[in-house]
Amino acid sequence: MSTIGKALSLLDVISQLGKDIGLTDVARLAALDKATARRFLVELEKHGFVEQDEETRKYRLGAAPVRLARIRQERFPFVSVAAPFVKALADEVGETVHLSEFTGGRLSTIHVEDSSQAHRVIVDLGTPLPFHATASGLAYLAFLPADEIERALKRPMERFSAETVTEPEAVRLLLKETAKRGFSINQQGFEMGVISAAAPILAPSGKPVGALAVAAPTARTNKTRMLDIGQKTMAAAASIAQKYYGAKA
Amino acid sequence: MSTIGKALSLLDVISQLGKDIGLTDVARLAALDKATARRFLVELEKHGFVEQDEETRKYRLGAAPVRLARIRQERFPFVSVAAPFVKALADEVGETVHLSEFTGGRLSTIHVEDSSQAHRVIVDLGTPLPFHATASGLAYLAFLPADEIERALKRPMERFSAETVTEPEAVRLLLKETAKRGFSINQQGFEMGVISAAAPILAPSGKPVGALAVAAPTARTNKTRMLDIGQKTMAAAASIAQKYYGAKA
DNA sequence: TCTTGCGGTTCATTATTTGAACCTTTATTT
DNA sequence: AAATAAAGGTTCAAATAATGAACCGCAAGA
Repeated sequence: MSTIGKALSLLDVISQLGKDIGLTDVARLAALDKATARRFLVELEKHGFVEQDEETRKYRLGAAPVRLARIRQERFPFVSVAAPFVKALADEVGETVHLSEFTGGRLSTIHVEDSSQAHRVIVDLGTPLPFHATASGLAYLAFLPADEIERALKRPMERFSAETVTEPEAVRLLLKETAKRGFSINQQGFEMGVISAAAPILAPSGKPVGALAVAAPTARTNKTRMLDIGQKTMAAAASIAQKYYGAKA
Repeated sequence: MSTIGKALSLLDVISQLGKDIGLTDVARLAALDKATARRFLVELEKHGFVEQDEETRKYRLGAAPVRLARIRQERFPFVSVAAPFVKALADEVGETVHLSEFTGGRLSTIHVEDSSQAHRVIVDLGTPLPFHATASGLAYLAFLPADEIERALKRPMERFSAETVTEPEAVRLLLKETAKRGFSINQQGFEMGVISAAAPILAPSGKPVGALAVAAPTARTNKTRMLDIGQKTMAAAASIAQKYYGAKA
């Protein structure tokens, strides 16, 4: 891998941590030599992507991405366009709703609207959503061209819970259902006790760019309710796409 | 410079452009060989920091920074804490207000609240604010330790307009005034026809982390009004710091 | 049809990255 | 308070990755 790739992966490691981390630990997590990790961190810090706590000497994500994100959202206001729909859906179904976007080969959560209920599903910002084990991932995959689906299915599938579907053939079946129905349902495949429904956000070309998902505690749902939630999610996803792409023409 | 530094500088070039750019052009702007630029772009794209338009083959800023920015702001909600104060100040003085943060060796605008008036100053997101030629820069510099001020004054000072102050001694004087008064005033030093007042956002340690600035057309202001605006800016900056740092203790 | 300019690629040369070992500082244990 | 451990940070010869002049193929324009 190129130096740049390694440095950006290091940045990913730091970003997915949620708290400050020391040099030795981050080097180990990113599978880099300590000296190498240090050099990378210094470079990243120079550009503001990482910052070091003056007191603890630990490293954390810097402020540079905030500036870049502002610029990006000025031209592609995906989150700000979607936010009201996410909120409306969360209010309507009373569960946690999250929006993800495909970037850098991964599907990542970029916005969350928490359920108002006390017992709710917590979704972390930043953690990548595995394609085979989340409703969002399935919704995204299902609307990809067949060859890209096959390529994705060839990659090893990690097990996240007792219920994770890791057989390519089984995933293929889920994808077929999803494509037919318009939204996906994932039952505790990522985390036990959580059931989700998700629909893709589709560009005018038909290519998926992200997914909208509702995550609910299993205790509060049954098949019928999930199908209803799925329908609503699908409608909201379509509205987001229409608003986002419609306004640009 | 390290490969990483060069790649991040390339990203900077792309971010400050505001529109898509071709390979040859971006290579020239970033002072890189075309082959090198391409390799960097491919790496950056793999991680989502850059994306290539499928149709035009041109490159633009990707969506990865949006994800990172969300994570950063979860822990350090600088913009969201400051936004209401920025808005309030903009409403109060009726001019464009912008908030900047020091990152990666530069002061960059991360939030803007436009004036409601038809004739208003336009502030671009992302363009770095030169320390010697903007009110924000002066406000930031003025509250730095003496040795850091001197280091900053040793760097060459670019001229941006006929009124830009480029003499170290003259800048030193402006900084003294700023430190004494608590806010800076910059008269057309960056752009003709624009006068600004800015106050630093100070961390509890007394170290500046950014600046809050009001930019107004010269046609609409006089010395008295700017002093009044400066006072209000200073008060708003102090409120932001208090809210931001106060809530974390 | 010919030319120009662009995106993209190649491969021998060159310069940078790498990491084991080392030093330094800080925190913990004895 | 001395000893120990553990972390941050640095060095320099060896290893590896980055570099760029020249190249290809394609599309737009003359």
